[in-house]
Amino acid sequence: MARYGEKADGRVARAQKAREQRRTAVLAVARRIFADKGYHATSIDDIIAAAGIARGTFYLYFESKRAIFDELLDELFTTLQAQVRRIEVGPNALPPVEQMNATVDRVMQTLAENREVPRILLREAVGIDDEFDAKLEQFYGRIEALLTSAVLTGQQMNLVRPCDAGMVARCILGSAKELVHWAFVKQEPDALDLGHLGRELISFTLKGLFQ
Amino acid sequence: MARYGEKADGRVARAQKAREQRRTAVLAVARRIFADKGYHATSIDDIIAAAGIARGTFYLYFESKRAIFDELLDELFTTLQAQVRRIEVGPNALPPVEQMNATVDRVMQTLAENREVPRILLREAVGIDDEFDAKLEQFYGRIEALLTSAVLTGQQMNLVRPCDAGMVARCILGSAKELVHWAFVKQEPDALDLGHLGRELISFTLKGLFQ
Amino acid sequence: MARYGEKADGRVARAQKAREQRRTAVLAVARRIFADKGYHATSIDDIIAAAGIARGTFYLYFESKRAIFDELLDELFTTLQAQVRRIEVGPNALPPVEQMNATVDRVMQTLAENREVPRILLREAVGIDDEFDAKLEQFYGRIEALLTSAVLTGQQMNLVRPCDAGMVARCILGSAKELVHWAFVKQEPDALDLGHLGRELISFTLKGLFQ
Amino acid sequence: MARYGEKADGRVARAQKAREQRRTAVLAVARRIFADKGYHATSIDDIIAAAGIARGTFYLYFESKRAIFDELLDELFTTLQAQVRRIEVGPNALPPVEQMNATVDRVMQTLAENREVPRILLREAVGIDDEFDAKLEQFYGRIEALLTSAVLTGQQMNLVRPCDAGMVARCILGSAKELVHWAFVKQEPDALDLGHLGRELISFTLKGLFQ
DNA sequence: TATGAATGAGCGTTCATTCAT
DNA sequence: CATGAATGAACGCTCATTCAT
Repeated sequence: MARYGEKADGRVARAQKAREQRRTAVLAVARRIFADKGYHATSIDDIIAAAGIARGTFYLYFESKRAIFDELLDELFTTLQAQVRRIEVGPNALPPVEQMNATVDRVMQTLAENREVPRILLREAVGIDDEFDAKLEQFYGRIEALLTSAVLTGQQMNLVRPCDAGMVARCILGSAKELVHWAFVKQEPDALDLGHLGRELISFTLKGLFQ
Repeated sequence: MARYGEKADGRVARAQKAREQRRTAVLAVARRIFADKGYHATSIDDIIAAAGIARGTFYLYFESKRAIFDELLDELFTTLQAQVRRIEVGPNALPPVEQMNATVDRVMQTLAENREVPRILLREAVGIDDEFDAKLEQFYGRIEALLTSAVLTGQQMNLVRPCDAGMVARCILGSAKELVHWAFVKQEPDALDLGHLGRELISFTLKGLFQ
Repeated sequence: MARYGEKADGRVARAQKAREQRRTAVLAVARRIFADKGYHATSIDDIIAAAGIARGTFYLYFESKRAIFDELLDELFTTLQAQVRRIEVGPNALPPVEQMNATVDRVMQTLAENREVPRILLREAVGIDDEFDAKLEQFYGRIEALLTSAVLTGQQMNLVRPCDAGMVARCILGSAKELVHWAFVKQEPDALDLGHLGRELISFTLKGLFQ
Repeated sequence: MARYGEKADGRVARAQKAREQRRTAVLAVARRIFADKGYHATSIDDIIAAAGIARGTFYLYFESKRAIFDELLDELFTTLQAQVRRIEVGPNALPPVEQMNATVDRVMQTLAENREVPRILLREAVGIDDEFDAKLEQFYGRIEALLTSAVLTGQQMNLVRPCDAGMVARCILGSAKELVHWAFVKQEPDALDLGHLGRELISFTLKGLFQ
């Protein structure tokens, strides 16, 4: 009896796993196509053809075209945000600049490994509708808030000059977005010196243009 | 005969002018609606209803929905770019920083007077299709090039620290875009201190974070 | 100038009329098909193919499949109800039984000339959804109310025996519906003695079974 | 061998019984849902969810959605028809009117106990397709035939006035259907005086409107 | 026998574009 | 030149049925 139950559980678990795998596979296909063509130009047909599934099967895994894109966005947000760490201050903490360096490197690495991410976040997800735009702004808003608090901390430590922390946070975020856009959306993937890019971003952020 | 010809010419010219006026009126209406709802959510119906013209008339003036948006974009590019001046150097030129200040003020003023411009450029025109995206990037590319040459000039004058001029130009452009987005797309139009915003942008650009 | 205006008005009026004609034609086609196959089994494709119009043209005239059926129903209700007259009492009025006779004859005549009407009202419009059902019951409810008031009047005139007027009204309505269903839905159109049918309905209604 | 066979038979019989029980359970569930939402609005999903069985299991017991509804209809027909008795004439028989009374009471009682029956028969099963409609008409046709023969018998006994027996049978059937529809489909179940309703139906049927 | 993932035909609707008047 | 009725390709989505496990 116990065995039977175990067996049944095993079957259920295996089915669950297979389901999860298929979902993930469809998501991956959809991510690629959405990154390639954008939300509106991607049809359910495109996705199911590329995923090799039937029309109905798609709706077995996702509620709607909107829903799969939404899920995709959330996934990208999570992936990216996991690479960003709040800057620690304290006796045992690394120097702030090194922490910045590490975060920038991690983010760049992640983007380099998931080239669809910047394309979707900076291009294909923009301007779809008010709800998606709100979602994007929420995401960027979280990063902006992190940056703002870092700037404020820096001011308290007398490292950062007096300035409007929010404005400056937006400038940093904007600089990063523009560089990422240039590096991963405009540029071909080859011959990208991400280290150089990160260093330039940080120098500019810290020192600006002046000598 | 000559008289007749003159008369005809006059008639033609008058017709031409009327045609031009109508075109412009439709363009203005379309700009407002595209800014409001975005490219995909705007239908030809929306435009002709707001413009008070018939469906067929629209196609008399514009080849397609794409075409009118394209023309609109070009117009926005022209409007904006007219506010940006190459920084002059020379004995009679104003100090570079003052020139930057002036350009930033002019651009902000223009955007404030044409609130649809930033909304379209930063949101509604993004990710429509590859061709539009290329067009946008061309525009931003021109600004980037201006900035790059300004940075190089600054370096020659020993005002600007050694850095990758292109990267830094992208950072400046990104900072500006992000602030504009914050100020004109996210924010409500009231109570916007554009002077403060411009000064923060320039300080950050010149001095970065550090004391 | 006046002529020109007249001309333009004439054109508009002509267009309006053409539009009305086409609408009516599509409605007629739809009525036939709905009567034949019922609401659910009728597709927009069926209608546009039979009407010889394009898919989009259909939606130029009708908001949706539901809407055209709804309009059709209203039309049937109006047509039928126009044949039913409240029984008049007074010195100059015809005898009530003759008035009943006249109404029954008019209704039967109308149904005979519009064979789709009973089929739709008694079969194809039943059970589609709650909203349509409510509409149908409203229609029958109006007739029921008319009958109830006629029965009450008859009681006041001492022509009708004491009874629950509402219940009896329902019986009369049910009798009529069943005969109509038999005559126009089950039966082939030929060899239908509508006079006989009407007379039997009225005798039964007035006298019941007993000698 | 015989023993073994018996055992096997027992197992088979038990299985058969279990199968029968499950079928019946699913049918009961389906009856409820069909009565509630109608044929088209009821999905296989609704049924299996309510029955707690898997999708495939449903098709193990029933060939199709049509088939289960068909079976349901047959069941309702059988249930109802069992309550209707041919009116007996003879020295030992009860008076015809009492027999009518008894049948009417039995039918009303059955309907009151199975509220889905009238709802399905009068609403949800109407107009689905030609085959179902034919089936319904066959059922009503049998009742109509019974009534017709009762009327003819009444005429032979000189109880019933001369009339077209078939037409009058239809009137009686229609009256009954309309009252049942009013009582069990339109009305809320509470406060329904079925005795009154039956008496009014019979009085009307026998005496009509006149004093 | 029981399961439920997979299927795909079919549906109602939209909307940019055309063209006869 | 101006009109607006007509077009039809394309879309997202549903759901009864099948079949490998």
